[in-house]
Amino acid sequence: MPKPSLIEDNLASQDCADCPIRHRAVCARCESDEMEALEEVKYYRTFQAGQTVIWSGDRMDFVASVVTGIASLTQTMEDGRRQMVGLLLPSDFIGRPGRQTAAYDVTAISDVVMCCFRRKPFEEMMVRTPRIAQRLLEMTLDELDAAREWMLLLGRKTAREKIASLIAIIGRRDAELRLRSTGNDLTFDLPLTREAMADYLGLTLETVSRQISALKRDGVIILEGKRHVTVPDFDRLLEEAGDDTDGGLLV
Amino acid sequence: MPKPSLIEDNLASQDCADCPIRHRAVCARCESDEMEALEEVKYYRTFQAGQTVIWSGDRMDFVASVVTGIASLTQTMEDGRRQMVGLLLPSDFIGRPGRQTAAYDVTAISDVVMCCFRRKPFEEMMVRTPRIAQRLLEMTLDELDAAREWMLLLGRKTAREKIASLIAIIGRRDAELRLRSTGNDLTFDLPLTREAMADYLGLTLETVSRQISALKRDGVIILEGKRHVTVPDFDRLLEEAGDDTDGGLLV
DNA sequence: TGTTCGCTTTGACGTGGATCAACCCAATGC
DNA sequence: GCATTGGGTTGATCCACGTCAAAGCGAACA
Repeated sequence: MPKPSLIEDNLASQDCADCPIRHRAVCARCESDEMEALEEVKYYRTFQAGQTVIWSGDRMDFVASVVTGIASLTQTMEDGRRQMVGLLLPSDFIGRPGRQTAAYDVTAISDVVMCCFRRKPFEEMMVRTPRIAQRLLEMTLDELDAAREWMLLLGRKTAREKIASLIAIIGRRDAELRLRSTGNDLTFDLPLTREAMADYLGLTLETVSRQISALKRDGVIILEGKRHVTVPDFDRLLEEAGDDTDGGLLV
Repeated sequence: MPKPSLIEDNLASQDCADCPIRHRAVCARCESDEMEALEEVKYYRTFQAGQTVIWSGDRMDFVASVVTGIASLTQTMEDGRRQMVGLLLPSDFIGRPGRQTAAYDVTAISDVVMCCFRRKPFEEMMVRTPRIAQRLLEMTLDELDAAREWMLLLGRKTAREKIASLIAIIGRRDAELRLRSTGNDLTFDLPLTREAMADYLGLTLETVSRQISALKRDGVIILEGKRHVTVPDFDRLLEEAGDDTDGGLLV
């Protein structure tokens, strides 16, 4: 291969300096205009808020990553109890090389743009280009860490701590994406409905609502409308979240 | 490299037919006797039940996999609340290439033998030998799936369902390891104390004890002593666990 | 201006699991 | 034999969160 193909280039490279999304792998703005030629292998799909991307058990012959918007992975029990098991933010990967059916329901929470690769060529490419497997391994390990943090939250935290944790997580991700300096005064939108938060946290939506009201009443957060949050003191929020804050660094 | 080194051979190969542990990567019985020469890179360590393998935050300059025994990954909050976030059974991997401090406490639950590789040479090898990254990716994705199943358990299942799920998981793993046919009558030992089960399930040990008693009273399991379990009807157990059992296959 | 529709909030009440405390039991040591 | 120790069980009580029900509120639309 004299010149790496566009896909390889997109997925193998680490960072993209001139756009707010960290990995070129998933950065739409880094595209050249050779795109159309690759329509067969790489393509974009958009989903509206609330739309289901794929159902658990469905055949899935692509892998993808989120370009913009937010999507969720959820598991559902027969009687309807639901638990979110993954929150897909821009740059997150979805689909598993080597598996052809989806293991979870994937739902667009906001409007979502996804960058998809057909699975077969993607897998072939993985064999040819070792950096991709390594990059994917890195991303998967990050996800595993996040899942384990999440398990602590689900298993041991109180409702109040869960809410505080979620707000902290979203605030942090938001700050990262915007490359804002992590000052002590954050302001951002909650991209989730109360119900989605409940699914995330293993609570009911009523409890979510009550605890948000409580945090507001206690001055931990300031709410404008139902979605817009200002955090006057991030350390205070982390304290409420029960997080280990050895100088702000999570070990 | 004319001949692959022993490490590569051990880690790159897929299955080992003639031993009960699935991956040669971690199978002590597959060793040749060239072992000593590699003492610097690959070595074995044993831990007694209850012994701490490594503390969260400690420097960790090896990666390892479990050969025999059971260990746990746990996270602890400042006030002492504890949540198990990983259960390491034979063939499971521990440590993260590219990270030099442990993110979780690792504790031996039973006596454990680990097969360790010094991190630096291991990482170099990963670059040289693409199959290893691919193999590791596969294993990490499996772990991620397990973590997500676990999240459903922590977030949405009742105490009784949690216990039933745990017994099912252990029973299944046990059956796999022994290559027994998965008949409908399993018998095995619970390798965990009530406290460790509580840490796994996000419960207190009292609740664990009560629910085990309840399952016993209701004939879902039969207990001999405190540890030895017989499951007269595995499907019944799965039902109690709230698991989706479309013909026994988990999607 | 009113009407409907989603989402959210708030209240009243019940309950599953935590907490606190006692006790059991088998293994170990003297 | 007796004491000790560590895991396990069981009971009584409490409270955080789920459940059920009603009402609030902004957006879209007529």
